[in-house]
Parts: sequence; C-alpha cells; structure tokens
Amino acid sequence: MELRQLAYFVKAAEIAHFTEAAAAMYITQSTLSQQIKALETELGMPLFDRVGKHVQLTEAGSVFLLHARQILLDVEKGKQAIEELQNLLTGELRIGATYAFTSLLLPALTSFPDKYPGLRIFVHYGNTEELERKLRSSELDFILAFHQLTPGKEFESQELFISKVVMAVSKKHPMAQLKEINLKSLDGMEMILASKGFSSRDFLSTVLEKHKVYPAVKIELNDVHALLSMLESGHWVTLLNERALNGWKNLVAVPIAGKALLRKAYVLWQRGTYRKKAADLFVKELLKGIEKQKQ
Amino acid sequence: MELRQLAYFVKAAEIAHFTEAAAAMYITQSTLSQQIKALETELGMPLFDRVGKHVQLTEAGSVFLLHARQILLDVEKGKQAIEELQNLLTGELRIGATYAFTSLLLPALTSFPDKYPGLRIFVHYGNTEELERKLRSSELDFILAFHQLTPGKEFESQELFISKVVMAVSKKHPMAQLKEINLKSLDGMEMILASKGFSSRDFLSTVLEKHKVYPAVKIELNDVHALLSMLESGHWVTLLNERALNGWKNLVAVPIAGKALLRKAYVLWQRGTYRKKAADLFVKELLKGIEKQKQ
DNA sequence: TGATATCCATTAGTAAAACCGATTGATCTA
DNA sequence: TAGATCAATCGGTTTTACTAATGGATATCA
Repeated sequence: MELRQLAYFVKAAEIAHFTEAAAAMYITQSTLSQQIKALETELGMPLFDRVGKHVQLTEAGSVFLLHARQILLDVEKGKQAIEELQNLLTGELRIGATYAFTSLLLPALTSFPDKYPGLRIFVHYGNTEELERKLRSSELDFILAFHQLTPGKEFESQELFISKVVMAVSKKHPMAQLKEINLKSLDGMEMILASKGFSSRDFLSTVLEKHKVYPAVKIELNDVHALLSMLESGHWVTLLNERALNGWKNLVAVPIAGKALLRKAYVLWQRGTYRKKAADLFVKELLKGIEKQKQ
Repeated sequence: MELRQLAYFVKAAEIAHFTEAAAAMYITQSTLSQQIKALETELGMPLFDRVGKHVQLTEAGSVFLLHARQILLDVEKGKQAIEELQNLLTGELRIGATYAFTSLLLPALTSFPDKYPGLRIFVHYGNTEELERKLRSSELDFILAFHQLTPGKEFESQELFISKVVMAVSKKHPMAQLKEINLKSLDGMEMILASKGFSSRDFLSTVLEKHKVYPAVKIELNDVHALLSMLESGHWVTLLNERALNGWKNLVAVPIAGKALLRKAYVLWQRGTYRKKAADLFVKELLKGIEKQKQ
C-alpha cells in the first residue's frame, strides 16, 4: 500500500470517474487504473464495481475510503507539525547556564513566552562541568558558560562577551569608593566566595594561586543569589564575574588592576547536531541584550 | 513521503541504530540511510542527529515519530476494516423482494442478526419493476423476484424455486373444498387482486388475456398482506403465487389446471459487481429454507 | 440501428526509484 | 594504535510507476 495509491483512490472515489480523477491527479487514466487495481489486489477485495461504462464504490470501497481519508489527513498533520516546528510555534527549549548569566537571561526569558506561546523553556542552572555533561548527552540545547581559552573542539562555540572578575561590595562598604584595587591587596582579605566546583570560583583559584594571593575565605556558598544577598548587608567582600552584579543596585563592582582576570563568555553547542530554530532565536535575543548593555 | 519510509523511520527511531533497524526491516543499512535522508529532505528538517557513531532523534524527529506511528496505525486499521468486511463482521445488506417472498425471508431475517451482530439488514418490498431499477442503480444488493423466462442478460440470476399461480380462498369459502379449478371457470368470477404494476398481477393479466379469461376484479390492493387479511374474512377469492400463502393458516390454495401459470422465482444480481459475502450467505440461507419446505 | 464518442482495462516500452554490495570516513574501544 | 563498528556514499541492478497506444464494452445520437 502506498500513499500515492490512497490519494488516487480517494480522488477516484470522490468523482466516481477514473479518467477525470486521473486528470485531476496529473497522471494518465492508465496509471490510475493500474494503481487502483494494485490496491484492490493487496486488500483482497475490489474497491470499485466496474458496471458498464462507469465505476462505483463497493461496500469495501466505502469503508476503506474513510480510512484512506484519515491516513492522508494524518500525513498532512505530520507535515504540519514539522512546519510549525520550523516556524517555532511549538517545541521545547532547554537552556543551561551558570549563575553569572542570570541577569542576562532575564529579559529574553520574559519576552520569549509572549512571542512564542507554544514554546516551553527549561532553564537549568549548574556549574560548567555539569552543564557540559548535559550538553554532551543532548539533555540541553545549548549552554552559557565561561572559558579562559576557546572551548575544545567537541563543542561549537560562539563568543558572547568578555567579562572580568571584580571585587564586589555593598555601596555602604568602605571600599565601595575605590576606583580599582591591586591584586596583591586581596591577599589575606576576608571574603565569601562561590563554592568550589563553580566555574568562576575554580578559575579564580587558579589565577590567585598563580599570583600567590590568598584571601581568607570565611564562607563558601553554592548559590550566587544568596551570596549577593549577604553582600547587600554591607559586611562582606567577594570576587566574582562583573556580569553577575547586573541588577543588584546596592552593590558596587571594584575593578582589579591588570588583565589576568579577564574571561570570555560563550554559547556552547553540541557539535554536529541540529539546532532548534527557537535556540538560535534565543541566542540572537541574548546578543541583542548584550549590545544594549554596552551602549 | 512513502509509508515505507515511515516504517523505516519508526523502527530506526525506536532502536536508535540504523544498522540494526535495517536488519529488522530486512533491508540493507544503505537503503535505510537513503530513505531516512529522503524523508528528511522532504520534510525540510533532520529527524536524527548523527552525533559521533550513533544517531538520536532531533526535536522534529520526536514530534514526527508520533505522527508516523499514527499513520501506520491508521493503515492497519484500514486493512483491518477490509478484513472484517471479508469475514462479515460488519456492513450493510440491502435486500429487495416482492411480497410473495415474505414468508420465505422470515427465517433468515430472524437468524442473521444473531449470527452477525455487526450486520445491518434492509429489506425493501416493492414490485419487480421498481426492484430491478433499484438493483441497476446499486441501491440493493440483490432482489428476489419472479420471472416467466430466464431474466435478461443485464442481471445474473439464480433460480430459487418454481411456483404456480393458484386460486386462494378462506377455509370457510365454498370453493375451499375443490381439488383444482379449471382456468375457464375463472371467467367472470368476482375477485380481489394485487394492483397493476405488481409482477404477479402483470404476469396474471398476460396469461388470462391470452386465454381470454376475464375475472370480475372488484378490488385491487397494492399490499399483499392487506389482501390476504381480507381473504380471511371468507368472502373473497384471489389469484396469486402459491408461496405467498405460506403462513396463512386460514387460507387454502386451489390449484389451477394446466401448466400455463408456472413461474420461476429468482435471486437477481447486478451483473459484474462485487458480491458481498453477507449477501451470498443470506441467499444460501434462503436456499436451505426452500429445501426444508420441499421435504 | 449503425456511427460516434467515451469509458476503463491492458499492453509494451521508458523513466524513475528502491535497493544492494562495496567502500569510505569517522569514532569508539581494547 | 589497531581493530571494530557505525552511518554515508557510490556504482550498478532490479523493481515499479508511468505514459502512449490499443482494445473492448457501453452509452448517445442521428
């Protein structure tokens, strides 16, 4: 049984005239006759009675007509679903990000559900290691993460922005007035930091180690939001990505002298996989947001 | 899009392994790859991600998988419906008959609905002319009717039994005792007869005309049942098919001398059309009933 | 009633495709 | 690093969908 045959059959049944049906399907009457016959043979029953000059549906024909129509309808629905997917009317979008991207994600996360009501968005926060694992296993469509160097060839990468690690304090904090601070000054300073395992923190450890700078880490937190909330109390100092401070009006970033603490933010994709249109659009939206911040 | 491709796709999606899927479908991996690719091209989207050594469904693939399954399911349902039709589990049976066949039909009409619950039976009573017209236009599956000669070549015919036209009266009627009656005796006799247009009546008219016998027709009725009811009152005489008296215990058939009034009963089919299994079985049931009556 | 037109089936030949076997290139594993 | 395994691709064969032409049967019309 072929879809082609079903289409021919439905048309022939509808206008009860092989020659005209053939013309309507842009084939010859010969072909239509043959294909109808093939269908009848496969089903083991005639679908048409050939009575004199004209044809008419048999009982089996009438019954099968309903099914044939249903099948062709389902085919259309299937194509339609793919079409909608291409137009982003439906589907799922799974985004992975480290906490530093929270404020960057916010505007896009607000606007997308309005623009594309059929789209479901999942945001998974985690450390870079975990995110990369989930990206590899296709649990995520793309991830947002920091890397010092260009990410390895197992991922496709797209640079988002360059961010530096800064010192962050409350506006009320004495050091809030500083234009910048020397790396060496951090040695022995009391701090709260993100937990080990967090990409920013691991990067930080490496750099500080290299420069033999050892802050006195009093508290470690595995939740950046909680960390910043504590910072607002005015008592604490931390080191983190500049971007992570976006939206925290009571906090101030104090740049650290030198270029050692620059990091690049990337969108990472699993190499060689199909990219959802929704994902592409979402990243485009993110880039737009970044451009605005630069201005 | 081809059903074949859908089947390949579903299998490949299910076991996420082209080589194995190909084996399961009894084709080579080469063919499967080609057909999947053709499907993807037609849909305008990849259905699988080829990541490293293995394949996995894309978002589009997951969505389309549901539709592909549905389509294949519908195909099976369509085939199943035809199958059931062949086994007579469902369908319609449209029978045409003249009133003379009422009692013959009765047993089959009683037993069939029990044996085949999915079957709907329509019985249409009418005169031969009307029935033949409905048979020609396929409104009826077959008709039961009388003919003097073998029916014309436009129908396929199957002889059921030979019946003769008899005189019928109530048991209480004076003539009820007669062994037989001469054709000539009917001349001038008061009678009620079936209306003109009824096959038996028209046949009767022809024969009587031929023998110059003219009964005094006082009443004409277009309903044999009503006619026989009137006969039961004891007052009337009629001429009709012997078979039509079956089941009327208060009526007596008086044979008419000579062979002129013999008629053959036939099942008539539209020539060259598909015969429903239900119809064939029904006729077989009728023949069984006739055999019993003969015994 | 015969001539004509129209219908579907059939036939023979052609174009398209589905398919296979073999090979390639990539990737995972021991 | 060698071997195994995967999907993609290439060239060639078989199958089949298709067309054009023809035949047979049946309506239509002068």
